[in-house]
Amino acid sequence: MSLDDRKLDVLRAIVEDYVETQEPVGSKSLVERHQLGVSPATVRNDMAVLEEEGYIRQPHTSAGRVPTDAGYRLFVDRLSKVKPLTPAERRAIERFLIGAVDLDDVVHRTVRLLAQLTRQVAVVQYPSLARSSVRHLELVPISTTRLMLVMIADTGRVEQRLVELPGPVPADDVTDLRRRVNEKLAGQRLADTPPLVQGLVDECAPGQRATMACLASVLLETLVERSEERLALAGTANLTRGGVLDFQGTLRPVLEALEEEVILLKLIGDLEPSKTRVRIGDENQIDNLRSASVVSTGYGPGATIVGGLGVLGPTRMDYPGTIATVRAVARYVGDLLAQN
Amino acid sequence: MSLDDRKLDVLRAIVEDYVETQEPVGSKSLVERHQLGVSPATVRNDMAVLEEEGYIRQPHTSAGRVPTDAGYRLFVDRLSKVKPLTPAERRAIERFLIGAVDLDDVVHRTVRLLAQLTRQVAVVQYPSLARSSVRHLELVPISTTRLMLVMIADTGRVEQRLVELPGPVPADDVTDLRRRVNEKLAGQRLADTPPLVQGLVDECAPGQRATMACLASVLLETLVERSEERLALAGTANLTRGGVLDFQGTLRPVLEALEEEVILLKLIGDLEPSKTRVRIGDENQIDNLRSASVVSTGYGPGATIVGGLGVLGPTRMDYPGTIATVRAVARYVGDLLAQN
DNA sequence: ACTGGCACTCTGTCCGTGGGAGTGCCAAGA
DNA sequence: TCTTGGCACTCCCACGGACAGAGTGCCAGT
Repeated sequence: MSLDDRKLDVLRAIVEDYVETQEPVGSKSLVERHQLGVSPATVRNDMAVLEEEGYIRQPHTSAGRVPTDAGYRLFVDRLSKVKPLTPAERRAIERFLIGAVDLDDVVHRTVRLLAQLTRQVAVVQYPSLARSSVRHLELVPISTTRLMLVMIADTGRVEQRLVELPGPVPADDVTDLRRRVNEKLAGQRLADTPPLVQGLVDECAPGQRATMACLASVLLETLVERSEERLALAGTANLTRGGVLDFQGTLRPVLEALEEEVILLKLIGDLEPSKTRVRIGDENQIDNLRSASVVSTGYGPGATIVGGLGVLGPTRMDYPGTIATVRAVARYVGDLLAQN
Repeated sequence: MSLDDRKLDVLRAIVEDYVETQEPVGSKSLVERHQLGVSPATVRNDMAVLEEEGYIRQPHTSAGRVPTDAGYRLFVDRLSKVKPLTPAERRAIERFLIGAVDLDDVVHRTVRLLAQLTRQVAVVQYPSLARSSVRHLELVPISTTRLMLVMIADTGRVEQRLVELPGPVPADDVTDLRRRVNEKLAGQRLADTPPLVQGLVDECAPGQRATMACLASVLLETLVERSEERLALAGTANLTRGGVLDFQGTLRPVLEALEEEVILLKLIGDLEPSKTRVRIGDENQIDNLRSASVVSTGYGPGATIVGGLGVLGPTRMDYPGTIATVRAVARYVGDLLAQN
């Protein structure tokens, strides 16, 4: 039990000062800025212990101390209290989200809002198809041998695919196919559809079977299996705040990582509980993002979760504020989705 | 007639060397690297004239010369010949674009492809609604008082809007509305629809008129008037190539500009002829992009143009290569769209 | 257990210097 | 008239030493 309360206070003070000033913090300025009730020398002793335990480090001898990833982790877990949003912020959120005309619009507004409020990079995942149910499937003839398959999900997502048919199909047959596909699939979770789709093909009259098989394969291959996740990103310009001091000199690796959807999904994914998740530095397991932290959470109507959203910034970031904002935005978006 | 052929050769050589080395180029290294057939002193005299005319400048006394925006302009207009793509590049384009499952996919693949080939920031505009025709309008009941209006355009774009109805509408009425809306609007250019939509409302039986009016207002307001342009962006990491030397120190303003859809649309918009457009530095009229150039062109099936695409990089960029790539990609995308 | 004092270390900055690259100009040659 | 070699000049930049400032670790005293 090497860490008594005062040492934790010192750590908290170091994190807070460093986040604010962006400069290694020394014992003297610490006691000046915080009411620790002890002298710099005492603080120095505490610092030595904190360093030994791996919570802070010196960039070089005779410089101040900087929190390590472990230091931030301890700070987030035990030392910080969530900072409530200001009424102004709450109003900003509401105002921003009202007036969205469709899902795309909701997602875009949300991601911009998040970026603006946190002054960091924001990521919003579209409602995941894997967590959606089919609301309606529409078949639109494009030519005699082509159909546009439009799937509308209960989450508001709409996906369309072009289906090449083996041969011409009369309009009546399309109507029939549409009816049968909807009877079978509407209301079903996308993940549960494969056996049902197979059933549809099997039950088909021989004359329509080839057509239905085409439809089925497009449906399964491009919507269910390769169930595509979509993302929106905003606020990359915020990476340049605080000079190039964060991110050890180059934005390069960070910008590269942000271009990889797979990486982003990993970052804001893993949406089990409705808990907000904080990944600090190395914790996010991605080399390019060694000096970045990610705050993410799931969102969805009511208690269900249909997608994730989050924020990425330097490890040196305002965790309490960011966590509060991410949570609040997620809740507002969830409410918005619940209305539809 | 102050510029004879040799002076133009000198300018060309300066641009080529500077683009390659990123360093001010001096008279001595110029004659070494190019067969100009004259001595450094002569080149110096030519340089003095070129500088006086505003095509090159010295960062400071006794440094080499750097092209000005005007210099690049002259280079692009008169001194460079389009660099044909390598077979490898052509193959890369084809391979990349084959297998796209829907319009979103086409656009995303295209923008990544462009970014990768040019090693710069790529922007692709979705086919503009304003230039599209209605292929089909679908009405999907969500609840008794809500419809999802889905518009499928001939360009492949699919837009959906939620319509709040004044009161419950029976399924038969929906079918009827759907039929009448499609009869009237299918095949029409979106820009031509307003009077037709008004006609639809007027012709409506009183019982359905309120519903149709709702539909009409959503259609007009969110699809026609506010005819929304969409964009995809990729390759921002490429901004960091060549150090922070381009973009005078900070990526900040550039990243900020890239977040503004309005700005991006201006950059790659103005799609009159099928000509490739090059905007150099100040020419793009945007303060944040003083040191950036944009190469853009329109694309579309056959000779028609439905949207724009382009590339943004430092003014010091490989214009011939970039122009060739942008053109080639645009043509391939157009062909791809023509197939659908 | 805390504190004041002290010597030590390291960084960042300022400044002066020298080498190098490149220019402009001039007088001579084609 | 255009081109060329020569030459003096300017300016940047990299290098290196000196210095002030900040911060530490340690120790002895309370």
